[in-house]
Amino acid sequence: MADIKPIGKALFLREEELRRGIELMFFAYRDFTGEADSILAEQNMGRAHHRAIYFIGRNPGITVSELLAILKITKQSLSRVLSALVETEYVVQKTGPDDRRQRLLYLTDRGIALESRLTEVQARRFAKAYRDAGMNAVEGFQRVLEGLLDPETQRQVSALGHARKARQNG
Amino acid sequence: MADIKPIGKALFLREEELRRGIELMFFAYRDFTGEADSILAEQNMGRAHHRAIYFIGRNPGITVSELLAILKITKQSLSRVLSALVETEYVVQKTGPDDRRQRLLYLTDRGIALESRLTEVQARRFAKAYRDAGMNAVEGFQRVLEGLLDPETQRQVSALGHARKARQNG
DNA sequence: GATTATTGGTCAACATGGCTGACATAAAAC
DNA sequence: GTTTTATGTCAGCCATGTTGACCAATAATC
Repeated sequence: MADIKPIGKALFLREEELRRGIELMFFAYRDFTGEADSILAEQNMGRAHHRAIYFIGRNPGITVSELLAILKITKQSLSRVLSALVETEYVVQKTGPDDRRQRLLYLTDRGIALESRLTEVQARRFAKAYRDAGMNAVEGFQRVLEGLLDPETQRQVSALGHARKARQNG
Repeated sequence: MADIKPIGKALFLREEELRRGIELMFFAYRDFTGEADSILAEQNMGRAHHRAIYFIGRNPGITVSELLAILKITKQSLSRVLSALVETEYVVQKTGPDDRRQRLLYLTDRGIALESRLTEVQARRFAKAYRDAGMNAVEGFQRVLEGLLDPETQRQVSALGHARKARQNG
């Protein structure tokens, strides 16, 4: 910031470019979530249910506290959503074998089906965007998004990736 | 979709990559909005106020219906936010000179100050992400985000850009 | 000039999904 | 045996989205 000389046009272009990023982020996120929201509304669910379903599907057997760490919401908020998902049989809870206080979370078949449906519409959108932009652009896209993350989130995200790789290989 | 043969690993990698996009989008948007949310909370405002302030600042003299078209929320929702912003003197409304039904929206000095502060924290985050990723990545980032937009939004976004360019030149 | 359409607002009611605070229980850890 | 941890639950609050009904001022049209 301090090292860029505000020589008229140069600074202007920079701010324009940054604002373009801010705006695209808003519009893209809204449209990106819109389709899934519609499907969820049919089942009387919202985005919060989606997030729980998504990350449980992605990390079968995840504990409540691990899920809380990913979502960064209060346990009361999560509990409300989780209770509903168990009630409607999208999710089951199993007592942890090592630590019996834990509730390990799994999707039911019903849950898996919904997760697939939701992920598919979002993946389709991404597939289209990736195809249009080209694989070169995709790498840039991911790099910028990673750069937008809080350092803590950045660590989490890469940790999640590693955990999954380990699960595949082990 | 149909033209890609699911030869084991290839399909797996593709789905992994798409899921990575989905997840990064969630985390990045959350962290991206987090800082501004904190500032807004100090002033007893929320994200909805921010969006109104942002787009009014970006398009001084915008009408209510134009703003509605950008935000895609109901006029009742916007009206609530707008009333609060006028009440707290972040925004002023002027009767349209051509069509007297219109209320043209402008930021007050107070509003401009808040907008700057909010945009600055977000711009700073983007500046860091852009710097880390490199200017090549930035172009890819923008291209992918554009590809994620609904076609209608895509038209809107480019129309907004054009309108601003015209305002500068004319 | 009368009718219709547009712009904007208002009131009421409701849902979702965040939040805080207080409290409870089971089990693990020390 | 005490303390800490993992989880859940109840109650209430707030922000922000939604519908639906209705109204006023003004512009546009027949």
